[in-house]
Amino acid sequence: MSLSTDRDKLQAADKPTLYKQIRLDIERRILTGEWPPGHRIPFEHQLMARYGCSRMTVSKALSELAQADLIERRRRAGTFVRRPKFLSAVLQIADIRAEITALGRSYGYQLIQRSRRAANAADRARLGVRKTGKVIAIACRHSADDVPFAIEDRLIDLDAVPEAAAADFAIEPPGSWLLHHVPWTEAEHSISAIVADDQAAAALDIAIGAPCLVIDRHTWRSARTLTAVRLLYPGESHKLVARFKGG
Amino acid sequence: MSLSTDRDKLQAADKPTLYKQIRLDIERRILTGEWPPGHRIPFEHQLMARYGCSRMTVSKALSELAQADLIERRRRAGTFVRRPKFLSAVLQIADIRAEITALGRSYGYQLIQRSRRAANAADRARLGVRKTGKVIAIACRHSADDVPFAIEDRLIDLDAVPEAAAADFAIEPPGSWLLHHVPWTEAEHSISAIVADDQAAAALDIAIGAPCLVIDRHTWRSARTLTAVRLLYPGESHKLVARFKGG
DNA sequence: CACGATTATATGTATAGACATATCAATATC
DNA sequence: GATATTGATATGTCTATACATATAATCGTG
Repeated sequence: MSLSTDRDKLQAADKPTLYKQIRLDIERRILTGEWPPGHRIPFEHQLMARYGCSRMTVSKALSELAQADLIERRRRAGTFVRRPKFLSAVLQIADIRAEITALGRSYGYQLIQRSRRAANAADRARLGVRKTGKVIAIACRHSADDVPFAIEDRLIDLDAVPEAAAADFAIEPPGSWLLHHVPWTEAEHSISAIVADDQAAAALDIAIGAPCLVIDRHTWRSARTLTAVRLLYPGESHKLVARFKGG
Repeated sequence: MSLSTDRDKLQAADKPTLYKQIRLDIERRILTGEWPPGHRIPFEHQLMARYGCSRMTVSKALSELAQADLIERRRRAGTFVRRPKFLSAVLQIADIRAEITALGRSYGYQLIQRSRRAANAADRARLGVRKTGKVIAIACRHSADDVPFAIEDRLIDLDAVPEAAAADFAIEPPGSWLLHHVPWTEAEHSISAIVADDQAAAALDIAIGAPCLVIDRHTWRSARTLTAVRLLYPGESHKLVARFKGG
């Protein structure tokens, strides 16, 4: 007989490769706040036992997380969840609630507007689809420590994500809901700058004409658009920071 | 007797680990344009022979480059240098000339101002150094297809990079010169948004008060600051685009 | 107690070999 | 000629093992 490990569970679910499963498993724990910044991740030999694999395999998973700056590995001490620097050390984080939680700040959410409609021309252009279908349009606001952090303007393609029709976005932000309920295969971020119009200024509590950082994120599942979202951040108070190792 | 490989040369120079040497070697070839987008990188077994190491080692180097989106690996076909999408698929690219060239557009450069001076308080704060030393301050403009693309405001620490004193930045942009002449170990990018003042507006040919995307890049060689640069892009016409694979 | 030397330990790099998998290309079949 | 079938090949993952290296913790000594 063999000892039961988490490997069986993971393998059963789907079957990307094992090291990716391990990476995603740890990533999930970090992004949900289950393992907060500073938390020590189990030692490699413990992960070997847990997932029933060799040390090289867990090491590969940890190396990728370290390259993405989510964790920090220190010889003899162990591996720790890294405290993100400013807004986000990793652009990959698709969930603002996770970002703010990971920063150790209190998260606040307000749904501003939600509507369901047949896609108009603008919607279709934004989603990159041709035929008319149903969409959900959402406007909401995220705050950190009760200060406006970002406003979100999102479209969800209901034909691609029908289960979104039943979701209640009054309490759970759509980004978090999607991350937990809808698998995606590809995402694209486009970063630009605009100046705040009256609406954005009011929602973010900044002056009209003040600069804003914009992230447009488009998400697909195998060539099929799932959702398109525009995030507006006050441009001077928040920064996207990334650090690289070079030679 | 044993066959001579590049491994000897690499090991002799300095001694980071072998896989990092391989990664940097390939990275350098890509960033300098020696291996342009689309170029096929030698097969893993060829790299094994060239560097005199096992396949796992070259694979580790290639994996990191793939994670950084610099290359693309395709089964049976091989490994290829990736073509950056818009402005930059990889924030790591520290050379605007290479960016514009890779986009297939004609590159233009104008030196606006160059001065050499003892570092004042503002310079020291920007470079993060304490004692007063000599610096070079450069203002210049990059254009693509004869349209202003970005303006650059750079400080170089002459104590850390003495050879910059002799460099002529009238023709070659400082970013390219540094990339080819000065090795670095760490860099940090900070992305934010501001509105154009009169000077920036004039240089970029946009309206005063128009939004601009800002990249502040700080570069070190083993804890020693080399250069600090601020790049200003017209915020609405240009975008930073990054693409991710998910699960 | 202070401080330097020693040891244990967790990560870091590297190896050789094995099998899996995607896909390009040549071949056989309808 | 169009379409399956097959085979070759380069990458993708994983193993078991070995030794290197940084450093936290302990031990000894003055």
